[in-house]
Amino acid sequence: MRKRFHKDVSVVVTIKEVAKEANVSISTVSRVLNKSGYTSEKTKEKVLNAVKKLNYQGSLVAAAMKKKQTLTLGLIIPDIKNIFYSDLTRTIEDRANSHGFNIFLCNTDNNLQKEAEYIHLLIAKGVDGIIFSSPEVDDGNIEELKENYPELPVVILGGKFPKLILNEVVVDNVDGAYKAMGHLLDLGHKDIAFIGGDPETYASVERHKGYKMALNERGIQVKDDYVIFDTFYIQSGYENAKRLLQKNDRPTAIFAVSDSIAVGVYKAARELNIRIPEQLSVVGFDDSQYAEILYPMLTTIRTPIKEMGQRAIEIMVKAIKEKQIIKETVLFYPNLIERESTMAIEADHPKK
Amino acid sequence: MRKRFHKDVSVVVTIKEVAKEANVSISTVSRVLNKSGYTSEKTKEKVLNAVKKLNYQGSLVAAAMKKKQTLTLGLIIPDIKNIFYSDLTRTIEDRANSHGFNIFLCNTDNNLQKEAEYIHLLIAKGVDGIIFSSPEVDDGNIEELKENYPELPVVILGGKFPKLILNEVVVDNVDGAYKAMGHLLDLGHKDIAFIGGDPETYASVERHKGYKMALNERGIQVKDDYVIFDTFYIQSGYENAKRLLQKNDRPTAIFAVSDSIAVGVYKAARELNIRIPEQLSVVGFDDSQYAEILYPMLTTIRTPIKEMGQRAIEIMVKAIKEKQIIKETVLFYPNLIERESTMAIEADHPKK
DNA sequence: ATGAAAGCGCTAACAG
DNA sequence: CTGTTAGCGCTTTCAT
Repeated sequence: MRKRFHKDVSVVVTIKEVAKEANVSISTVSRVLNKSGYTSEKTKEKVLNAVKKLNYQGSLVAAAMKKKQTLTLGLIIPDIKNIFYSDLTRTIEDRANSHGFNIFLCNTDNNLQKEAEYIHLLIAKGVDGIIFSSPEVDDGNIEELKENYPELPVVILGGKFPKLILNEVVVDNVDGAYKAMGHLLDLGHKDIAFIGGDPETYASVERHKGYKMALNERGIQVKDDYVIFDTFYIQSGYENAKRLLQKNDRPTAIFAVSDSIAVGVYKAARELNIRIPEQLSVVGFDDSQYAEILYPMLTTIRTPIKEMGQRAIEIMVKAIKEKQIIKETVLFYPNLIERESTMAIEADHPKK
Repeated sequence: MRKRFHKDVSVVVTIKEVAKEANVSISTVSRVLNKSGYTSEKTKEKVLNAVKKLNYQGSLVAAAMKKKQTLTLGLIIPDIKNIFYSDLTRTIEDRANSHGFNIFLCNTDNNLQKEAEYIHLLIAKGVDGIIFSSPEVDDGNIEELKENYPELPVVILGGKFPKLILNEVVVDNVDGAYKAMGHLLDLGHKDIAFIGGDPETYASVERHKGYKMALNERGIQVKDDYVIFDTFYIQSGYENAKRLLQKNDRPTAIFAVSDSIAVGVYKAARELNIRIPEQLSVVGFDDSQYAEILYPMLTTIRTPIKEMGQRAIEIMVKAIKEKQIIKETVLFYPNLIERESTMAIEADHPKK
């Protein structure tokens, strides 16, 4: 004879006990709880009473196993501490939740190795879909993922994979940068530096494109030592701005590829006693919470994060529900939010 | 005869196929993959080869069902957009991940109804534990949770439930407030206002206690119209500071119960042309990213978030591994970070 | 309208 | 050292 298991003291009540309590079969319980199939009002009531009495809480993990649907989504971002991603994450979590999904949060620090590990884990845990925000250009992990799991719904926020069948929700970065530069150029600036973030990043490369485009259009030579790529951290903006602003031919304006970088620029300017906007104009990107906290308030390019996050979830949910893998791309346009950090160069530019 | 199911096109390979490919039983596969029990080097190799060949990815949901361990944790916070919680969440996610756990992120906006729903969902999804950050005082949901699932490991960050058997990682808020006030008092301030956040919140009530305590100790009458409770949002700090600063007997210093509130205070001061710190000293709480972004940089009370988050995970993991539910409370002490937003009142206080 | 039974993919006890 | 087998808690045919 088989040895008795040690009694499992788990207090958790299962569908079986509910069935017993209600004097029906477990399938009946399942039916009323899922509102599937027919059940008489009377049994329905019996079941519901038993559920209440036993304080029954169905196991979604068991259900997931049968239905192959965990009702959870993976969200892969570089870093939740970055205000841009926390804003985004909030919208995504909210919208997902309202559709009955939970979110596994994954921070990669733009580390491909880490990203790969998360992807495996998410797959193992059976997520119904994965949302990537700001992947690197030509992120091999995503390619591999799509190869191994072509059926898994994927949406990319802020990234383009023309060859892969997945959904993309993007903002026109070159247009945004172009607008930022247009504003500066219109104010009479000619010596405009560019401080980018991580160079393998869509945000960096595309905004750089817009930067060059605007300059070229006005026939202004782009100076190599005016363009810098580093990271999106405040510290990076600080260090690079400091270097830039200590040059003999320092720029009269800086286009920072993100608000966080702009924060660093402010810090550097303050340290060097360079007044913004009188002696230095600066434009950021994102229109994050930082923009209004900075003094003077930051002129920046607004990325419609909320709308983008919301759209991402809609697409994801549709893909999951309809079980069809297609490629959908939606493009958002950013726009300039003028605040106080820019100024016409003629007005008063002590440097000149 | 039973009708054949429609072929399940799921591309996912299961342990069965690996077993077939490797010519062993599924239990053998399970054994080598889990490194449990004995297996000869030879079969081990065969299995591993098959795994690689088929690109097998075990299902943790099936495993979870057997083992009653999902390797996931629920994290319930008010709002990830709040920089305090994104800092915290990052540490928690990192540490949890390094122990093999994933995090379900839940934003409640301090809404008890929402919190209750999340708790149910987390339970249904079989999380191995739940971490609550900054619950309300006497949060009934937590009480109920512990009643229904006494075996579920719970750790509370920044909250106290003396009657419940759960773990607490707290910071001594009254001490923090007391230090903030001590600093201001030492600088000669007597008219010090208090701007709190949500009144049902430990942070608010305990910091208020510290505020009163410091004042009493120096024999200073606490003025009712100098203490305000509202929310932790910037906007709330702004509105309340504005009102405060327009009074005839406006305070010479403000103790803001969080850095975000302090941000609002800066804004109000700027609008009213009140210079910080010359005409108004302000102290914040948290030492968040905001503190160094603000100009002048904010003097604030540092909460050791990283250490606290890390500790929370350690306790959680221990509780899960050892399967014993005990009450552990760890207390952290905050300390004052002096920066530029405070100043001795004698020096130059135009108001006086 | 309801119940019986067959799994979902895996782990672990047990018997070789 | 390895295979057989019995579930984990639920959903879903299919039969009644």
